[in-house]
Amino acid sequence: MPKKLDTNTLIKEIITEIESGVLVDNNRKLPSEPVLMDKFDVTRYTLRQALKQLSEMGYTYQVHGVGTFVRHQQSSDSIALEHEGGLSAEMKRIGRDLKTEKATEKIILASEAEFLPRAHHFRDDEKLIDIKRWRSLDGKPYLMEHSYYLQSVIDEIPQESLYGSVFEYFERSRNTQIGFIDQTIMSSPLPEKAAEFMDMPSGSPSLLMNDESYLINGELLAFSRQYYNYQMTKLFLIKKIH
Amino acid sequence: MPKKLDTNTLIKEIITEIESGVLVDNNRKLPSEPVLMDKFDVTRYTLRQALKQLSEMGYTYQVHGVGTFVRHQQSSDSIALEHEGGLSAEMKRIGRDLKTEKATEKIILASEAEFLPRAHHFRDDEKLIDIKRWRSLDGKPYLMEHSYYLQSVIDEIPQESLYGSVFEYFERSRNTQIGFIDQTIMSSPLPEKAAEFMDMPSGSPSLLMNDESYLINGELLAFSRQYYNYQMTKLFLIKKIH
DNA sequence: GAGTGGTCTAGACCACCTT
DNA sequence: AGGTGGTCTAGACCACTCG
Repeated sequence: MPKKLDTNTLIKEIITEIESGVLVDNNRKLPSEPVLMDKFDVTRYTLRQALKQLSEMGYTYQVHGVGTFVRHQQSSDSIALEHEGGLSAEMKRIGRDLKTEKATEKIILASEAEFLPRAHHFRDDEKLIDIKRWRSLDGKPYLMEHSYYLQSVIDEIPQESLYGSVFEYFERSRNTQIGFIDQTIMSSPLPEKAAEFMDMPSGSPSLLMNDESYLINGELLAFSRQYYNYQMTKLFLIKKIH
Repeated sequence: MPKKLDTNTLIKEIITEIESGVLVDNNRKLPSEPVLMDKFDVTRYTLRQALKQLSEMGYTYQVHGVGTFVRHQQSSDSIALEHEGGLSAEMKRIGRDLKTEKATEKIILASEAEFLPRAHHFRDDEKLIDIKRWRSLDGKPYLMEHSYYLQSVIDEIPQESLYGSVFEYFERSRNTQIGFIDQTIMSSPLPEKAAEFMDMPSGSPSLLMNDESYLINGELLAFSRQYYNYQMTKLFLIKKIH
């Protein structure tokens, strides 16, 4: 007897069946919920959890009294703001190659940081791991990042992780996960050092993102500031109105 | 006998009680779910729907096996990307005054549009209402917007709505609502006309947002492009990792 | 009126954290 | 072991759309 599907498995199954074309009719309409419940042998709760997530991903939408429909596919030249995992993983998803060209690492006191998170009080002697990274996309200069990790939380960052994903290293080595990230998006003139790297005049536009990353237990892990090459960066978001 | 609370009412009640300080302890911890179920007389389903929405708003977070906690409040100088309603409403929420200084309206054919949505095929004779708006925030030049509304959907746009909210007019006059909006966020040099309005050198940075707005039945209503004054614009987003 | 999705109830079991 | 949140089942009633 096969095990019942959980929500995540169900989501994958639904996507697979949609993409193979067997689940949708000519109007991109999915079967009704009772039919899907029967087909996948799940209750309505599980089914609707899956459909809700699919619609938050922008993959489908539901119309009250009418049915569930598959949306036309979004272009793949933009980064989904709601993407799971790190930037590297998202870039891989849309078939692009993100590479760290150069990285520096040192330890400082919180009082010496160039910027701080919006709401967090550090002890006077709190130590931060100060990391700068210059990263390219498909060989072209893409972003300059300045981040601070709380040493009391992450302890240390191996050199090789600087050239891959620090979050991945952290989740693997400790037994925990990132829970949520506060992001602030702005535009700003490129500071000189970033302009040099991107081979643009200083003061050119850039997309500026500030991140504050928290663990699933609410603890602050890191905060950072990233300058993106404006010619190569599109962020994508689907806003659901409730 | 009072009626049972629905999810939206419950959310408001919880926020009210949190802000009056009676619901959280010194560690910003809420009572456990069974206690809350009892207190508000709802089932776990309704309670958890509310808590889920509160955590998506960045208001609380839940820790497995530990409890539910209230987050420190976000600064109010940024626009929440997930905000409900239009930009005017969001600006009002954070106590700022958005005003349309100038607006133009004309009707064109889809083939004459300066830009188009990513995935939509227009009939050759599809008519679009072409609207340009120059808007200020607290008296300072804030954004320049160029939008196209499908005439077959909205019919006409009264002059006074140009100086308020077109979406509000639409939802009020028809019996329907906006369902979701696809947004693409970029940075770009200011085009000359926008630079003039914002009193900046042409080529200055700007935050550029492209919107495609759909009704709850999936029908496209409008698409637009907005150049924001980069010195006055911060977009805020909470990314939940699942 | 029949069929669709939206919301809610009641109860069970599981996974995680703390002691 | 006991308490917390995470997931799932089963079933009911409501709101919306369309013929």
